[in-house]
Amino acid sequence: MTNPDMSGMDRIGLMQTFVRIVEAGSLSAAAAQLGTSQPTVSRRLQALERSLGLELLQRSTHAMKLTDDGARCFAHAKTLLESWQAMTADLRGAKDAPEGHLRVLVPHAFGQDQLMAPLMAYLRRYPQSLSNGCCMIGVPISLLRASIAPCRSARWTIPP
Amino acid sequence: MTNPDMSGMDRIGLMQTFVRIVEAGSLSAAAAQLGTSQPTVSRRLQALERSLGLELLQRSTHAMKLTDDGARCFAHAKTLLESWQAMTADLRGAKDAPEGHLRVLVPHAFGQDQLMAPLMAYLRRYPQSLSNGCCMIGVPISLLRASIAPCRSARWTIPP
DNA sequence: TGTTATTACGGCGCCCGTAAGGATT
DNA sequence: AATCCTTACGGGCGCCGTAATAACA
Repeated sequence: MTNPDMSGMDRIGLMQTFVRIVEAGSLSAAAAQLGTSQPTVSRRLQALERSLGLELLQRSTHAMKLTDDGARCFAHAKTLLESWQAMTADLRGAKDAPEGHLRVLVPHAFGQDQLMAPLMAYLRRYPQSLSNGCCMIGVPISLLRASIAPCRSARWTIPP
Repeated sequence: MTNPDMSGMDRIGLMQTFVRIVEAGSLSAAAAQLGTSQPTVSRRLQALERSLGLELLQRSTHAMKLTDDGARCFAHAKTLLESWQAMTADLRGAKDAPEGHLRVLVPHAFGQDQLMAPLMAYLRRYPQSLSNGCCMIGVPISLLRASIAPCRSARWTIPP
């Protein structure tokens, strides 16, 4: 009952958490997406702010706004995490986990029953898919298309 | 009696250690430069290898050679640490710690008394100067020059 | 024999999850 | 009332330094 492989919390994990917070829009949403608790996310954010010596985002009880420093930090964090993922991707080769976009073409009602289960299984199998950001785009049924591709501001959780 | 600001060992610290090992040429040299013990460096390297799932460098008792994977990892690590330092440099601004080379021109005997104390104070104040590598170059007294600039394979410690 | 890397061991500290508290809508 | 963030509190896991072991020059 610990960490779904962030493999020991650290500065990289802290920034991963920070990015998730910003993209999720709230600490609790980030906690849900990360499969951890709200206090943990709060503490990680505090730790990052403390280690950098500046305030990243001003948070009142029902709002959240990126500081100027926070915005710069976010940009840096994105590039740095990108470097990290490039590194692991190169070192582990493609032998480990699939990579790139996953596009699915399926009727709407079919998707409800037949798509969601394998999709959830897939995301449970490769949770890092979510760290790139993951969303589902609904398209008019005439096109019969559901698309899964990287984007921002998505809120996904993987039910147990 | 713990960590001269690597601020909680983590994946970034692991890679810093790895880079230092490669550049220093041996685990014990890296340990000396990092101001830590040989077992610590050994364990960190093992941890990094374990976390990546591959062997980074083959080490027998009196030799050391980068694996093919290790070479790729080293390159990636350099760029990633560069990104990290760019980030902290940008976020902390120039308000916090000075940056760049520090060159000092003093008579030799003068340096013994008047230079070392402020230098030690300086390094104690900004320990991260050491993480870029730090060495002192002795120059013939006719030139009356002592130089402090980044270089490799230096062994510095900051006495308490 | 001196230098190198690794394992053994006790201890301190960090991080986590649950639970309780405060604030705002 | 409901939701969100923070602090308090034990507990476990990880990392560290010292010391001991093993291999090579």
